[in-house]
Amino acid sequence: MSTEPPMVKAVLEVARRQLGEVGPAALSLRSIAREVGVVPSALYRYLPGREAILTELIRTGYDRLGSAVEEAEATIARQDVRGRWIAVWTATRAWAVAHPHEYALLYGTPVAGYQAPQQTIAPATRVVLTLARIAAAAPVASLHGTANATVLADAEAVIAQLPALGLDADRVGVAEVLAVIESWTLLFGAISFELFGHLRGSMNHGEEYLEHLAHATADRLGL
Amino acid sequence: MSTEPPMVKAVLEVARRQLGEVGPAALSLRSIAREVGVVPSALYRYLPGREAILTELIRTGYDRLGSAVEEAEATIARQDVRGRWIAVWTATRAWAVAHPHEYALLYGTPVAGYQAPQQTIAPATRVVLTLARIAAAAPVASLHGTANATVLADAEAVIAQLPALGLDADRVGVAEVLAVIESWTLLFGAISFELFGHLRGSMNHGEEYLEHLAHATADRLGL
DNA sequence: TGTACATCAGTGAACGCGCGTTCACTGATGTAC
DNA sequence: TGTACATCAGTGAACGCGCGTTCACTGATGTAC
Repeated sequence: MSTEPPMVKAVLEVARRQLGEVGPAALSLRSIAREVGVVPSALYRYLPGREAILTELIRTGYDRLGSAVEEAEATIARQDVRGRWIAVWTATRAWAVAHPHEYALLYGTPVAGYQAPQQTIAPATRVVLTLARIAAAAPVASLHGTANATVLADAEAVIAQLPALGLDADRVGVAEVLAVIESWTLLFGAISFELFGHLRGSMNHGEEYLEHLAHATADRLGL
Repeated sequence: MSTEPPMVKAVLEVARRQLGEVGPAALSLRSIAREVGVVPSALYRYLPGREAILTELIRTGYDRLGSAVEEAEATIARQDVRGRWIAVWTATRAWAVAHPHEYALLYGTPVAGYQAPQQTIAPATRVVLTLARIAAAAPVASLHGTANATVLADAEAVIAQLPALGLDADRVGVAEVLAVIESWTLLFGAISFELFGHLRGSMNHGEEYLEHLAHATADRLGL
């Protein structure tokens, strides 16, 4: 990413543009080459094949979403914890609505036969980590959890990972972790439901509905 | 569905089987014909084309999921409202895990250029209606909602539709509707997150995590 | 300042593939008289 | 019981298409002496 040759940059830009028109499955190396103005085989000088293009689109996609969300969150006054929480929800949906195919690439059906490589994992956690950071900054609410042992163990394991991710875990308990992950799941569940058409006929106003959910979860977390 | 010619049934069976192997985008009419043991053009006697096969798979998919969930829910004693709620959650996930590609066809990225036809709408509501029926059967909990006006209006519109769907709406208020739709969104959000790999590294035990969410939402609804 | 050579970006043709859909047809099965 | 005809399921060839990837190549640019 840092020092990509201009040709690679151009290819990825065009690929992302075309992704916005046709969806991941139909994204074709030949069509990208055509728009870049080059013969298909020329791309092999810069990328090992079609799959590498998808990998790069996924990685940079998570990063673009993560940046958009972090930037939106950063504009809210630090002490306005609830406002920051709402901002993450709103910004995530706004990015998804603005880039529906890119969103689908990240959070829709995985591309067939495609296994997410290691390098895409870290960028993929940026949104949930932002949520976690906000929850951790809030005055401790007395969350009552009734999780089963397996879930508790998973939550404990998550807490153990937090310091390595740059998050102070002192004030974080399993109840907080579970609440944040549940909120995160609901956030992307609601966006996917809206974008994929499942709320048509019930919650027809996606933006307002997502705001409602943001407030409802903030209430529950005591933000 | 009721009186389909055997050839159509065979085609759909094979199509569903192949869907389980390759995913919706790669599902091919030629390959279906091959397995059915017939030349590709023969299928045109029974179906107008590839798109019609997808439509049928979607419609019957919603029905298969709906039936599985309703059957599981029906085995629980009527007065065990919480048990029925949990059963819906568990059965939905079980079906999704058992038929991941079919699930992805219904709840993953919509097939490119494919518009869900009218006939798929009713079957698609079976799971959420089951949830709604359970919530409506429960003793009224005092849910406190703080939704904005637009969301309230959408919720009211949903309530107005309920009688036509065979659901007694007398005891149902906006707070209940919003709670059910939120639960429904969370249910499918969690399943999609699990199946599409987003919970890897945090909630590694999908079954237990989903049970936890089922209980958490049941708590919130006062079931 | 000029020549010989190496590097390297991009070309062009070809590979083998599978796809959805069309169309005129064959040949078996069923019906009418 | 036998013949003439209609129905209909499925065939086979062809259409035009775009795909990912390979490979030997050209021709411009840069480097060394």
